[in-house]
Amino acid sequence: MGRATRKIEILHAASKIVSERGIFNLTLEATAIEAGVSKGGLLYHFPSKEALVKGMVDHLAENYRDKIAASVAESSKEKGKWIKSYADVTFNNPYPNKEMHAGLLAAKAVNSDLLDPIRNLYNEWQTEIEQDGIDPVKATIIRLATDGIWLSELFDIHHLSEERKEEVYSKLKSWIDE
Amino acid sequence: MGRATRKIEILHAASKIVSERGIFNLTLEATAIEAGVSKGGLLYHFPSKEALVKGMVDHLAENYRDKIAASVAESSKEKGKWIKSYADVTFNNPYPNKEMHAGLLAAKAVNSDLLDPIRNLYNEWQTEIEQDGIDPVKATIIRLATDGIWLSELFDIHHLSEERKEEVYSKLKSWIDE
DNA sequence: GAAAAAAAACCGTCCAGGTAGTATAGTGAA
DNA sequence: TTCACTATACTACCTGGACGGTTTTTTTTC
Repeated sequence: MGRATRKIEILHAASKIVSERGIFNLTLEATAIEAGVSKGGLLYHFPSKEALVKGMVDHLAENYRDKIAASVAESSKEKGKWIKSYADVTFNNPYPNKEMHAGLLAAKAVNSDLLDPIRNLYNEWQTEIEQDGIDPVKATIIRLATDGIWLSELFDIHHLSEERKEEVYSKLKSWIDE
Repeated sequence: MGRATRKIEILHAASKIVSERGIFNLTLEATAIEAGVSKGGLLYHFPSKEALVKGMVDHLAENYRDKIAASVAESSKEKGKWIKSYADVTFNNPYPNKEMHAGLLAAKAVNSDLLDPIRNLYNEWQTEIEQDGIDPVKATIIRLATDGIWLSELFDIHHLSEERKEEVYSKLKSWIDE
């Protein structure tokens, strides 16, 4: 195992526990076991539980930022690059979203301040989205609708049928180009 | 204090703790103190922590259902009653939303199955919204956008300016009537 | 390039503090 | 008499974090 890898394995283990067993089962020992590391080893990398959760959030914020940035860079659009990328990445990536959910829930439970990197992300994106060549109100609505899908996945509240989801996705995309 | 009142006071106290101090501080003792009840008294009404959280969710689901139903009943619209009511209630009621946030987070942390009443609510609403006389895809997008506002409030992720929020709200409403 | 030293990456146990839930004895009101 | 509590004590358990090692890797020295 490479150097940086171990820390990230631990973060994945922590996310997995939150996703599958809930926040109350995110204990240092459980995380250590899930990651195949001793408790002491875990505490070497993350000297406290808060540090562990901070690690989760920082890591996923970085990932998410990269993903969106890559999508923007790839885009050949003139208008609506950012909102298009935001919608694409969020609609079509169930897996990283799971880690996102785990990170958010953990941070909210442990210490809301840990969410700051996410807040920064959203502030950046909202700025870009509003200056992206399309009506900012419409762009904001597209973002909000995308976030709405997210909310229902986070709590497993209401799953739209794949078909309806696709229709929603298409309609939102059509608004970007009209 | 009347009979039913005490239970509800306890539920409010629990929500308050979750909102202000986070899930990890929702202990039986803290809830009892916040509600001005002894621990024994609390356990008389809710024999376990899970029962307490179940109480929170059930109570808020009932409340939310009533609120939406009342708004629908009041409405003189022919088309889009449900989506209009859903958007109105959710946009304009910061306070019950706080209880909703607390209940959802607590249930998600303690036992996801406790969210079932909320799932039922959303299933009902989605059915009504899709049969409410306006394009179901558009109606769904309005619901999702409303939920998006919700998500950002839940995590304090990104607060739209009041102005932009108002513009979004107006545009969503205009879509209902067009 | 081998040995020695130092730093990094761990291991595993212990403990103080906190928590859910039980138990129990009693109180006042309807 | 029952309901809706109060007040307190107690248990059994779990958890974060401290701590003192040990092993592995890297760097330095000869």
